[in-house]
Amino acid sequence: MGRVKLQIKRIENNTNRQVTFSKRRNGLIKKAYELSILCDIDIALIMFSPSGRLSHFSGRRRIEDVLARYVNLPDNDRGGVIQNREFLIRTLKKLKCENDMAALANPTVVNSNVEELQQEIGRYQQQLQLSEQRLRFLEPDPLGFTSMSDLES
Amino acid sequence: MGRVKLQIKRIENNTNRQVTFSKRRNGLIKKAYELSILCDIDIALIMFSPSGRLSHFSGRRRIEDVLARYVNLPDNDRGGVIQNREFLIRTLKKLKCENDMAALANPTVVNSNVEELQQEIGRYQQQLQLSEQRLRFLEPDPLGFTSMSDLES
DNA sequence: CCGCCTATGTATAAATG
DNA sequence: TCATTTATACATAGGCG
Repeated sequence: MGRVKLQIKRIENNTNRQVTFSKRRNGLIKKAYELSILCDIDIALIMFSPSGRLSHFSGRRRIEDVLARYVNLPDNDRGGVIQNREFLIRTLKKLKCENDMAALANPTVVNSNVEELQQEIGRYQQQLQLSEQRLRFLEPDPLGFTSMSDLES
Repeated sequence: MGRVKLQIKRIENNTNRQVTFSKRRNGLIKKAYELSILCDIDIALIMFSPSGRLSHFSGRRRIEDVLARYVNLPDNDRGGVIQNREFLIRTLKKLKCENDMAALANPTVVNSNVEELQQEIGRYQQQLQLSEQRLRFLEPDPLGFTSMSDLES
């Protein structure tokens, strides 16, 4: 969102990183609040700012109660990395159509841990979105009905 | 967002509430992921669906580690006393230990996750190559306009 | 349940004050 | 710095299969 499309990678400029954190943290907390009300659920959100300060949110229950509910789950329900993996796979499957050449210039696919793969997938996602736009420009539908709304994700 | 402006109050229809949860949960996790990368921070997000099932996300660090960082804060930094703090700390230590031992004793679990992700990315790269051919055909590139950086600015 | 579509509302990157 | 504005990207409600 915003004037330009932002690549999902670390913002190197310290000021910009802090500014972006403040804005997005508020957005994230608002979303978490809305979800907790709309769907009437327990939620806990913990963040440490770039400077190390804590931000957190929880809905109807105290955050420590939600954490306790989490740690009290049977191990197989909690599932460790499994759920993150499923989210990543879901995201990957959604990105099924088009691509961009620049990704080919970056053949680093031998990452050996999930976190690096996660970042890798994030970059692929950005590249795919750009590529989808390009291909839609280059391959307009036969009836010329391509509009701005078609270009949005 | 969407066709109609939604009041922030509990969705009474069970089906709609579950559908909205699924959609917004994915959006929230995506935002949390982006924030963790862009701002290079620790983040932990725990949700229980309307039916009581767990969803969670954490960025570069395991969720247990982020929770441990949280419960280890001095009380005044956290903004209140956690009543069952000792219990949480004990349980988190147990969790961490179990996870570490499980990873050591059974690396196949993690490795299979990584391999599945790498397979996804491999298929994805094949699509990239096909896409590259399409783009070369459609876009003769007389001005060297094929790099990602050209499109991002 | 799951994914897709599209109109519409929302979040936010940069610019500006 | 920090609030406000603006243009743009993104998320999602409702509908369909």
